[in-house]
Amino acid sequence: MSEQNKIPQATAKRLPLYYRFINNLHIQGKLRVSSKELSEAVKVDSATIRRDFSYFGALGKKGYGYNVEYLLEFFRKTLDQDEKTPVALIGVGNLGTAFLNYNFTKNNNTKIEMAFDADPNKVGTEIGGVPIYHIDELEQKLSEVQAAILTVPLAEAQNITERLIKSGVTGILNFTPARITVPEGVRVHHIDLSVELQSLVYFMKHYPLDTDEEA
Amino acid sequence: MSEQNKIPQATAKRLPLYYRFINNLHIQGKLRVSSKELSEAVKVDSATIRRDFSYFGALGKKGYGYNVEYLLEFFRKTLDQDEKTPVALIGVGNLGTAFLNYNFTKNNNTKIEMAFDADPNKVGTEIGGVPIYHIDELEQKLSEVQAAILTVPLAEAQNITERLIKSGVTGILNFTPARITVPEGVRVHHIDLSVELQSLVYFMKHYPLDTDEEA
DNA sequence: ACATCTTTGTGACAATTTTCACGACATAAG
DNA sequence: CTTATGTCGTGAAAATTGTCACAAAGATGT
Repeated sequence: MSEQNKIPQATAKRLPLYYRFINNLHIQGKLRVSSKELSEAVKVDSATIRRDFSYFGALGKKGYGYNVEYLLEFFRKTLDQDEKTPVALIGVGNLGTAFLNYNFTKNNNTKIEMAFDADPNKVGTEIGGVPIYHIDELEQKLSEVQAAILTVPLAEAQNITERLIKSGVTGILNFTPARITVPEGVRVHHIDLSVELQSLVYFMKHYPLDTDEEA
Repeated sequence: MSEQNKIPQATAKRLPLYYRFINNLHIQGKLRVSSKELSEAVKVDSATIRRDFSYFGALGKKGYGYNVEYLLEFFRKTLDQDEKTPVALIGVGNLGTAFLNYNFTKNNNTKIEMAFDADPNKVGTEIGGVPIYHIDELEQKLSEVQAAILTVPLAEAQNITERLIKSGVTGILNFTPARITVPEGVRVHHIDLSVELQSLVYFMKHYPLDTDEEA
C-alpha cells in the first residue's frame, strides 16, 4: 500500500491543512507562495513548513518560493486526491446532519455515500444528497465503504463499531465520547466535543499568554 | 490566575479525558482503579498515565492503584469544575444546533448561556434551553462570557472573531475552516471537520498497521 | 553583467514527549 | 513471618518534534 514511513506523524497531520490552503491560493489565482506567507495563513511556523515539505524532496525554488500549481499537483497525488474514498455516516442526529450538509466532496477525495439511522422517519429520505438507510441494513449496504463517521449515542458506539469492522471498515472518525476498542489494523480518530471544550477552558485559565495551539 | 506552568501541554490535553473516565468509574461505583485499567479505557499507555498523574504529586498508592473518589475530587478541583465557565455559541446551523442539544453542563464546568444567529426565524427561539439572539446584539449581550464556540460560515469567521474579542472573549473553539487571526492572549483551538476526515483517510492508507492515535 | 535581495533546504541543536525498567510499598495467602 | 503478586512513582534513555540560523541557489533590478 505505502512505502514512506519516514514522514513524521506530526507532519502527516498537517498535510490536509496545507492542502486546503494551497488549494485556496490556487483558486485565488496566486502563482507562487513562500513558506512565510503560508505560515501566516495556516498558523504554523515557517521553518516547520519548510521542514515538512522537505520530507518529500525539494518542492520549492530558492529565492522564489513554491509554485502553487506544482505544489497543489504534488499534494493532490500525495493525499490520493484522485481516488475517491467512500465514507458512510452512522447516526443522523444533529451532528450527523451537519456532516451530511457539509459537502466534503467539493475539494476532497472523500464522499459520504450513505447514512444510517434507526429512526423510521429518517429512513428513506435524503440529506445533502445522501440517502439514509435503516441501521439494520448496515451489513448489506456497506460493501465498498472503507471509512465511517460515527455520530451515534454513546450506548451504541461499541456495538456499531463491531458491525462496521465486520463489514470491512478500516477507519473510523469517532465523535462519541466512547473510546471504542478495535482490532489491530483499524484506525480510529477520536473527536470528543465535550473534551475539546473542557480543554479549551483549561488552557484559557492555566496557560493565559501563549499563542494558539492545535486542539 | 495560575501557577503551575510545569505541566506539559501534552499532559494538559489529556486531563479532560481522564476526568471523564474517572467520573464514569465513580458513577459505576468502582472504588479503585489501576493505571493499567484506565489505560485500556482511555487508550493511553499506562506509563504515560502514571507520569501525567505524577506531575500533580503522589495521587496513588503503590501496590494498590488510585482511589477513584479521591482522584475524582482531585480532578474536579484541578479542572475548576466548581466554577462554571459561561460560553456563547455563534452560528446556529446544523453543527451549532448539535452543540446546543449536547447538554455539556451535565458533568462539566461549561455551560452555553446564549447563542447568536443572523436568521430572523431562529432569533427569539430556544434550542436545548439556550436562547438565540440576533447577531447584532452580540456586543450588548456578551458581558460575562469568556469563551465562544464558532460555528459560522467561513466568510464570517474573521469578522465575528474580532467582535468577540472586542467583547472580552479570550478563548475560541473554532469549527470553521478559517485559521483565524487573534491578538496575543487569546486562545484558539481549531477543529476542522474536513481536515479531520482527510487526515483519517491519509493515515488509513499510509500508516496501515499502527494502533489508534489522537486526531 | 553585476550587485543585491529572497527564500529554500538542512545541519545542528533544543525542547518536548514517550517509554523503559526498577526500587519501594501494599495486600493477600500460606 | 515469608513469599508471591500487583502497582506506583520516577530516574534515565529513547524517540519525536520544533527551532535556529546560514550557505547556496536563484530571482530581481539597474
